[in-house]
Amino acid sequence: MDIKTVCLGMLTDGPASGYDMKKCFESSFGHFFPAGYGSIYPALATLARNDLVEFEQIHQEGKPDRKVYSITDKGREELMKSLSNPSPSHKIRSEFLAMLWFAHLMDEEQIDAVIEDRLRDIDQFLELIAAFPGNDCNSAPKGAQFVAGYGEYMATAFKNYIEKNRALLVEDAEQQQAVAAVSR
Amino acid sequence: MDIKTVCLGMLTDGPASGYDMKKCFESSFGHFFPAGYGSIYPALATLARNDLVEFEQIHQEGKPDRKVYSITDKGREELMKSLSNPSPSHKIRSEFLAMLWFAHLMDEEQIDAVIEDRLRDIDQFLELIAAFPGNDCNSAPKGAQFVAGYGEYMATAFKNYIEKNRALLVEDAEQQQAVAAVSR
DNA sequence: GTATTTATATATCGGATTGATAGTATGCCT
DNA sequence: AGGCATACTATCAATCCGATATATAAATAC
Repeated sequence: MDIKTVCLGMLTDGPASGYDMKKCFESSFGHFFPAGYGSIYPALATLARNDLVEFEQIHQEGKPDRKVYSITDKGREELMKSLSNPSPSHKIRSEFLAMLWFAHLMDEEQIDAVIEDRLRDIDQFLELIAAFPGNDCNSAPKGAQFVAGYGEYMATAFKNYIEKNRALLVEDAEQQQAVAAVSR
Repeated sequence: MDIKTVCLGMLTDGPASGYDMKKCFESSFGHFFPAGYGSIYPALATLARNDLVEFEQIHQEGKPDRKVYSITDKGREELMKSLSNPSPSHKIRSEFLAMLWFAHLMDEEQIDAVIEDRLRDIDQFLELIAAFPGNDCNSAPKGAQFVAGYGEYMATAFKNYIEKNRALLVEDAEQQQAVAAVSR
């Protein structure tokens, strides 16, 4: 289930260009599986080299040519093989959590700034998801609903956790500052 | 807040070798910020080249030499600069969610296998976290508590979400199979 | 009425990360 | 005796990410 596989999956919905696919990523599960041009174009090139997709070059006046990719039978086979992997990964890489691990080295303002920034980010994400159902590259709604539901549920949980436990970090900073003041 | 910074942060707890640090990653926030030898050793080499850490080579009989790294004053400065970044990232990369986005292309058994695998993974993670407080590289508990608490809270939420919503995916697969049977 | 941003579309490059592998030595289990 | 775990270092190929380059048209801002 790497980017190549996801591209194959997207193409089961119909032909698309690399540009289209980037947009599709952004409007669907891009938050859980990000992919930029630097990943998509090389992936499509490799897929084409292996005959898992084919493309048609369409000339447009005033705009660059489009390369519209379609999945081949060989590609469909490969996709099915990938979808039968029973242990897909689920990874988090959080500078946020790594940073707060060292909260004792930070002062209260820094901690607050980081927390507020994260809360803003979560709210923004929740807004995006709220606008979700009227989304296009979503002809197969059940899986998409499950994933979008996950996003909403987990983002809300994240928010709750932060709001309930942020005091823990800041009180600690206050205590440390108090201790520092006494020992001066 | 890249791996270099995290290494600097770990060294504020005292000198350590690359091997120690890998273990520390595993027993602390490695699940939220993974790092293998292929990241740690080059990071330490770069830090040493820039005088942010220094190391002492300790010969051991019967074992390979240890390189014990310590943070320098310049390194502490650099660390403080990094900790004042108010927008640390928080990213998810989930083959699991990407795969289930395409649940309509999978059959019931495949979906079940994937879900069961994830649930097992989450339980395993929860066990790890339960055994957490008696952990060593944790001299500054408040941030660590916050992060561990996050892990437990979010893993439990993830489990709840899956258990409440998995029916959505499988019912769909059953319906599709029923439809396919009728149209045959 | 010009300037900037946004949208359409391709593609590449340096740097970072991952996962696997290699090498070397002790000790423990069966 | 063979295999595996632990302790320690380190590197390599494959991949991935973010930024950037290039080019044009349309929309929006000032």
